[in-house]
Amino acid sequence: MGRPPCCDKVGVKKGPWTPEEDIVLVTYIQNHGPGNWRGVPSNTGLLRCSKSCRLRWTNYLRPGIKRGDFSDHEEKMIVHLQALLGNRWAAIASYLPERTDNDIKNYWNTHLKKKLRKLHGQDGHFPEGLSPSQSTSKGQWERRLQTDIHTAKQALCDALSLNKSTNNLPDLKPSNVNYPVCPSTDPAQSSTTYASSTDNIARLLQSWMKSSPKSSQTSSEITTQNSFNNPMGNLSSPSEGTTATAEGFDSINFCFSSSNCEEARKFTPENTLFQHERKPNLDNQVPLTFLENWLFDDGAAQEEGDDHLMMDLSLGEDDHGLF
DNA sequence: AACTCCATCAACCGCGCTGTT
DNA sequence: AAACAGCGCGGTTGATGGAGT
Repeated sequence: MGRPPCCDKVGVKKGPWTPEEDIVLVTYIQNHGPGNWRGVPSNTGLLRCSKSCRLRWTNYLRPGIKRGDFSDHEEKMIVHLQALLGNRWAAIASYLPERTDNDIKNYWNTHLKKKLRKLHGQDGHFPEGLSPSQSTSKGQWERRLQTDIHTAKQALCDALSLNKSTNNLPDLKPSNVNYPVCPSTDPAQSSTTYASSTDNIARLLQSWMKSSPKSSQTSSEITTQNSFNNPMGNLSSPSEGTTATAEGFDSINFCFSSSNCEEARKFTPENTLFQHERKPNLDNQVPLTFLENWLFDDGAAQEEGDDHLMMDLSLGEDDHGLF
């Protein structure tokens, strides 16, 4: 007696999302907030299962997501955190502002794994302290424990810094990856919410139009006077002169027009309702050592009780040539 | 130019956890 | 306490585009 499927397979659409679907989803979340995914397909008419909707939102449409090239800094962080936490991508993602766990996971599998393998031998063996060998010396429960400590630490930091929310210190804690966004009843908030999401939609529209001009004409009529030559991941606001005239695009058409795009730009994620969802932007400002110290702090605390537990958390000498 | 191989990444699948009834 | 529903996570797959032959 197996678990019933999360959604009946009949009539459920699979495969890549179209801009129309994205817009429907974003519009819905704008009005109702993320959550209650079960009800999203029925309430929006999307022929997608709830999981697909959630995934699409969290990995792609959610405001504040950075896509594209990973910086050296981010690479180091990933390698480091992977060694520390193992393949707990969600936990790793909580330390990397604006990156999704899926993105990090993909990047690890396609780039970093190879890079490390190259450095540490063709057999794919990693040195002590670097994953995947870490799993042999450090159990899953131990890594979980570490993350729990992080969480506790975060809670403590939160509690202690409630009155210092405006300070300039980097937020050296795992960002909250939950999306405690309440349904907005404030029209002003709604508009800002929307604007923050349209950056993502604009980006995907660009890549979509580049990659599949045929489908863009069959399902909708999208015109643009701009050259959409931005590579995916190169964040840009909706381009001037861009219009989306498909049914369903109408509701957000204002945001793709030139005048409103300026407005949209004002709605930085920090100003939006979705700011809760946005990971703190610390990748640019926070020196790695700062964060490392914080990480090691945890490690050191645990090491007191277990010497081999936190064996080699710093990047090995070999890794210095990695980046 | 045509074909094959490979790399990348968005999306899917299945399982486990947690909250609710 | 048990059953159920919903969500989150990690592993895997498949479509796509680019590089190589």
